[in-house]
Amino acid sequence: MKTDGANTHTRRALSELRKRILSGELPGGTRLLEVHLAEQLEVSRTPVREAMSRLAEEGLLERVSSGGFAVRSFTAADVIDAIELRGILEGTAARLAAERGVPPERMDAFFDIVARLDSCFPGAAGEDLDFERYSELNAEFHDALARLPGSRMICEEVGRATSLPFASPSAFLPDRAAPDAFHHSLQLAQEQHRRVAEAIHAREGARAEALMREHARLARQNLDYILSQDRSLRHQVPALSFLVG
Amino acid sequence: MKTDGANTHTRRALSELRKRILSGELPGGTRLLEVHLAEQLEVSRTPVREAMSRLAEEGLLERVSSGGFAVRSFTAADVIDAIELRGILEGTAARLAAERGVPPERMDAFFDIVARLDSCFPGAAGEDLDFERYSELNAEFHDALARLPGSRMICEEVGRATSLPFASPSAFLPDRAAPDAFHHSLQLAQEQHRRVAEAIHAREGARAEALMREHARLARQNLDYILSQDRSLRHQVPALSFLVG
DNA sequence: CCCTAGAAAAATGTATTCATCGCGGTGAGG
DNA sequence: CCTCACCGCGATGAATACATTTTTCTAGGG
Repeated sequence: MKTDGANTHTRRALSELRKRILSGELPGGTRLLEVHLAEQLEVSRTPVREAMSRLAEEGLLERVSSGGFAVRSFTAADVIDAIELRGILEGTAARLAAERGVPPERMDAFFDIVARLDSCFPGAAGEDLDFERYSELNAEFHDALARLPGSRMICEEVGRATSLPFASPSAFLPDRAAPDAFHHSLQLAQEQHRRVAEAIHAREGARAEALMREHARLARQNLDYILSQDRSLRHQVPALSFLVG
Repeated sequence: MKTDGANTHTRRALSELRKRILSGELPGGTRLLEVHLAEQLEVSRTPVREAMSRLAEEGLLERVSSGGFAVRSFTAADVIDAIELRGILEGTAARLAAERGVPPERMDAFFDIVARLDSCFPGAAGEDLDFERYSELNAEFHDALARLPGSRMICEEVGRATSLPFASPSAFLPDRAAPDAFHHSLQLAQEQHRRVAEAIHAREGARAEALMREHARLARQNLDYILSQDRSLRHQVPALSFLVG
């Protein structure tokens, strides 16, 4: 059978399954049956198996003891702990970068990301805030931070901690529907970005670590807000739509 | 074809491959060829694939971009960072347990492990130190600590950080060949065990965290000692025999 | 009425075969 | 002599048939 375009059957199955899990179409706890999925996706069991195996690596599926896979289910407490863990690990990345030192070029590149983030905010002219660009640069900032210590183990560990959708640094950017809190929250976040970069540059490890831990708390704050609202709201947030409860 | 005994072919392939990787028989960077391994293990490619997939989850293999797997290679710096990460995460487990509180029964059980560790040391009667038992209880202590906060995410993250052989809490227990340093090192470790339990009980989160971070440094100290010795020594240490360099 | 043992159904585990992709060697042309 | 295209080999990707295990349903006995 021909593999359509650049994508193998495994890749198609992978993204299709991921989509169904994240959308909540496959709720937590659902046992995934190879035959059934193979029929639905119109491929054989082999690529389905391969895709499920990779989703288990991602943390979206769990292996069932008797064989096969089930959709992992996450509670609100799991989301909170995942955010806490991200703060811990990004804090560690920041501290190690400070303690071990960062080559000037890489430090410059890091400051540059902060500067570009600054430029997303409205200036005296009163333009709009460029939310799309902020979001992208925010992801870039967190990615660059993980690489700053120049350690493969750190980078991978931070990567894993941020791989689940609700643990991603961009998961709970503040809600644009509430302009005031929204703007304030983003400015606070950016202030923390700047201070972390400064702290790393000044080799202030403990400060850099504490700042990144607190930075993650912003995500938790936004999460708490969303959870306190009507349940319908949390189904509009992609990272939460597949939560149990 | 019949599956021999209680083990499936996948399981056999899994442990056989793991053995070959850890023993250094398959050095880091080696590309694993399905056909070749299937012949050697006298099974078909299917269970070999499955086994490789699981070893990738364990972190012993990495997926090659063009498809297939290669043995992951670790440098001394990777080992150091892995130990550091274990300290960070176990420290977090200790801090969270302290901050969130631990039910009395579980706290009692935790103290009991510490007490049993105490009983491994020679008393006034001057018996021998029970190294085997200490080693087992040490593993039990670290496992129990990871569960203390009652958080699945924390427990799993600590589990991953300790899953690589050289990151395990039992990886670099001091060398029995050097009795003095050996005994001193173990007593210091046990003192830290005791203090961590106390700190958690007293809800002293920061202290508990700092103690566990320092506790992991004992492993690094023993690692440094081993690495400073003749190269032949590090091939006697199972957790290091498959390192590059 | 419940519990258990056994058989049937359905799921995963495994082998085999074919298809497709990537890479390296080789030869012709510039 | 260098470059590029093509071919062939060897690898993984995928499909399918078969084996084994797990689960479930049912019938029988306590």
